[in-house]
Amino acid sequence: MQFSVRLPVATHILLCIEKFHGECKTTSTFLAGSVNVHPVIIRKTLGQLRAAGLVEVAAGVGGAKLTKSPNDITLLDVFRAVEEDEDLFHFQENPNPKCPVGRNIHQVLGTRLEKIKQHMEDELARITLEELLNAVNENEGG
Amino acid sequence: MQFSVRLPVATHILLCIEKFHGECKTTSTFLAGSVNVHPVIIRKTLGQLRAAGLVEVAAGVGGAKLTKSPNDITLLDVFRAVEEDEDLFHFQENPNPKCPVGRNIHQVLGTRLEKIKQHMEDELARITLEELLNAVNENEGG
DNA sequence: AATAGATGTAATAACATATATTACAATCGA
DNA sequence: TCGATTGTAATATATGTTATTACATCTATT
Repeated sequence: MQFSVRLPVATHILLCIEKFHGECKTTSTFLAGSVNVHPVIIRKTLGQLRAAGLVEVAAGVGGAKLTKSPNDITLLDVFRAVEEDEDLFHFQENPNPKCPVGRNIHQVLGTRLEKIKQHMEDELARITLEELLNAVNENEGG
Repeated sequence: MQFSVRLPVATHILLCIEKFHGECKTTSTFLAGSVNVHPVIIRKTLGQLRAAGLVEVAAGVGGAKLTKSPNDITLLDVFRAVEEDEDLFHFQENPNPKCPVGRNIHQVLGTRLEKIKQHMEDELARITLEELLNAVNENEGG
């Protein structure tokens, strides 16, 4: 089990939008060429990022740009833009209420797993787009 | 996206095995009645827990028991028993190597996400079966 | 040794989710 | 108006999860 490709793809998109800002128009086809997915996937993802207030997309003429500084966009913003807000683990729906374990498992295990998800989100919140962009630029010898 | 029901189900199974130890034989049918899944799911999960060295299952006569103290079994043990060891997030296979973002995204984002998974596992490792069993017993007024 | 109750495992079905792709109406600058 | 683009629906394909049936195998007990 692993999370879908959506967070990495959305992050890739945002990094490209910023990296190529001013240089070329970041259309869905252009972005699809870098990420290597179908342009429609890019457009859907851009739609989610737009709904989350992270980007503006120019209808008709095309191209996208960030609505905030890369320093103000975190991986948690991206995560929430493209993933449902749900428990980290799926729980069995109807454990037996006549069993002492069955009637307590969800509360006992669930609260602990919720904390772990919370911590995961805290860590995502500490990684900014700017940090990632700097890391890319450093790898490029910049 | 969320992890499958397997960790919660496997944990439920282990808790029942320990809770009912000495009281009754914890067969796949008995456990299925508490968890509320098909007995074959229980047998498959017990097979994974057995392969991980966490339980012994009596062939023929039936019933399962823990091979270690509940204090020595952590949620990380259970997690590893029932989930593949893979990245937390799925990465797009072939980003464009001609793009500065495409040729660096996996390394830059991947290393950071790996750390997050590592921390998640560290937290799972801190939760023991004993802690969960105590919490269940406390909820029962015990 | 025969039996009854269990396990281990394969095969299949039903369902959900993810990704790719086609199609096309709507949008907007030139 | 034209051409490039977006937004979105519809569909297809693949994969993963859970439920279920079936059955060979195992073992304590009679």
